[in-house]
Amino acid sequence: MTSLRHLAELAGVSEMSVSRALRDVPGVSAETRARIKALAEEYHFRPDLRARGQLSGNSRILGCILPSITYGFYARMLNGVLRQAVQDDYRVITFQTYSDPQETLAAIYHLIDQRVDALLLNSVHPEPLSRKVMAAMRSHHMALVSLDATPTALPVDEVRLDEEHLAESAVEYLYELGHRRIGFLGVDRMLGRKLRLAALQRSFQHRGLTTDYFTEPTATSLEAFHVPSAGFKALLGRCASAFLGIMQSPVPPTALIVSSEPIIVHIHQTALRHGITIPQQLSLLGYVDFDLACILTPAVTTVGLQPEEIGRQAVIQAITRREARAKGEELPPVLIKVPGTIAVRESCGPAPK
Amino acid sequence: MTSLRHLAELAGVSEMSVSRALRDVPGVSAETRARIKALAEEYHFRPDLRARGQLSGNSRILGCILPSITYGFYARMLNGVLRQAVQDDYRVITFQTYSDPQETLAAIYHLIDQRVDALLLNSVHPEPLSRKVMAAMRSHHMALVSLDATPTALPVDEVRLDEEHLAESAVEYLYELGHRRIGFLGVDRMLGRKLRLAALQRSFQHRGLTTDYFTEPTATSLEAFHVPSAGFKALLGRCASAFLGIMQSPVPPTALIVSSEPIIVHIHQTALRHGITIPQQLSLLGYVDFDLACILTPAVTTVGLQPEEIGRQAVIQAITRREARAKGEELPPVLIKVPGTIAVRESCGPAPK
DNA sequence: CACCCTTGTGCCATTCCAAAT
DNA sequence: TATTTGGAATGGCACAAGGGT
Repeated sequence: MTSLRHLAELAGVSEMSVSRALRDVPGVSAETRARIKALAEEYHFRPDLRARGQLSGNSRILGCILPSITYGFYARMLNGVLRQAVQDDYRVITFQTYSDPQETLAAIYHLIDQRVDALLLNSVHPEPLSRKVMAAMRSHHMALVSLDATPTALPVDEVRLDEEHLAESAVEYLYELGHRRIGFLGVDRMLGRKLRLAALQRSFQHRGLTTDYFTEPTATSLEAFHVPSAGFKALLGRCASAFLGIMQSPVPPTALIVSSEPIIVHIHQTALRHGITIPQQLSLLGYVDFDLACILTPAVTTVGLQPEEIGRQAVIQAITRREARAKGEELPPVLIKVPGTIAVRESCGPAPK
Repeated sequence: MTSLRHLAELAGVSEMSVSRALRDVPGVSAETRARIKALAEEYHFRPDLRARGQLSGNSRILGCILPSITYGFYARMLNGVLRQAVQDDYRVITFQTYSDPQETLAAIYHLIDQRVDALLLNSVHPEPLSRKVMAAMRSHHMALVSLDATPTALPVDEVRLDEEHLAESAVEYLYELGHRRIGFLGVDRMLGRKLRLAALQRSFQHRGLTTDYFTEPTATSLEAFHVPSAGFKALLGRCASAFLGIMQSPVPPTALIVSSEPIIVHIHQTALRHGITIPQQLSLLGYVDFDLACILTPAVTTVGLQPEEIGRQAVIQAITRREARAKGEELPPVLIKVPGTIAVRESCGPAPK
């Protein structure tokens, strides 16, 4: 209700004077300024960022589209986004898409309509972001950063894990512990799966390790990625079966790399239930870091990256890109690979003889 | 870049006609409309919601302030908020405060400056929201909903757990299973702790049960609520000690109610490590629902509410309040108690003889 | 010539009212 | 008279000029 105009009338000066007084820019006498400030305080005046944004051309809002914020990995990614955004004085509008391309599209248009300065996009579905939407975003000067290997029709700034480094760290760590039969348990529908698999295979092969213990249960539908769903439970069941299958083979692996939070937890618990001791009998290595890793007993060693870092870097890149464009500079798309670090806990040990 | 004005020039008509054509309101010839729509499509025109909002007085944005979005409970709450908001065509700006009153205040002013229609506030710190901020919000027609017992200087709409119902469900469930010595493990700094404790005590007392097995380890600082922090680990250690202390008493409880996600997981794992069998020797009842409850082995029975429901109800109430105010109606503050339901899994069984 | 302050203009879309066909 | 179309004012703010002392 209280606007510049209103305040100006109360103070008996023009809107401009009020504006200047409150922004602490010169051009108002100290006395007038004090009077205006007192009035602003009294009437709880706050400048309208929307109006300001219309003039400046920036809303100082970022859009962030994620598959699901209750999934630990994405929650932490969003955490990184939020922290960095606050630090740089940006607000964040978040959307969940549940991996639905329709939802993604709707969310993007909502964000365009709000004139957000940039969009951080993490969409799990394999359909790349269409040229048309990208053109729409571009024509509204919206920067786009692809998170975690989200496919796009045209090249854009991208922040993702350093899969090569991740694979090397993981395999090297287990190799040094003496492991020669190492398994990998992933999910076939995972985004960035090809990248990850290729990196792992390379790391295995140049050490002469077999990839026979790789297994990827099928996620029958995207529903399988909602943690409390029936499809998810079925997926877990399939993972447990695959796991037990490998462990009951004549020459079972001595170490296993597992790539997704809830699956790690489930395998961890399944192993314990079936009397497979960790790490004596089997070294379990989480291929992503997660909060509960240190709470489980034995605590799970991970080579995960901090997902926060992806979010943080993405915000920085988005802002950089946006500001460069405002100056008319157009640099080629950037690929930022976030390295992972090993968090040694209790679930990996030397290979049994 | 492409605005109504721009489009109007291109089409050789007035801004008005463009506005009407695109909103599908009558007053434009079919031919003109088609021409304008084609142009809008071609130039990726999208109306600016900020400008629209200035006129209508609503931004169709909600603010949501939470302690931490990586904490499962709040993540799920935000999930509920986001789902309901999307359904009602609202966007959500989220802030994390890490329970810091300063951050909360800053976030609120940011949200006022964005002219969000309503604020959903969940702040863990015990200092109530000051009258001054509340007045500022009010003077900007911003609705406020307090989530989960967040204290405020003046009464406002509030959505929180139905602690009385929750306590009754939990105690009744265990009582029916034959348990007479039931423990409770909480954290002393928790918000809404008084409410919860009182409700539990009442449920215990009218069944003649002792509350001797209640214990509340101290969270030395708010840092203890960040899951991966050192303070948090120390808190976990204190919980485990308290737990083992109770279990080693001459007459240990046969059932234990535990009230926070990571602590439940830790107690679950600690019990297993110390050879305390669940549910044979000890029935473990989670006092909050969480995603991993079904993944742990044995799976954890919970009486938790779905935190999503708090978020969902809060959005509905916020919008209701906002719309009522727009009509000049001012109803007294509402208290919505969200009931919890028992999710029976494997961690509770009949009391041992 | 400083300094204070006001006027006019623009951003983007909408509502209400007037004018053309 | 009905239908289409245009103008002016609105909302909230800020920037570029210009009028006063």
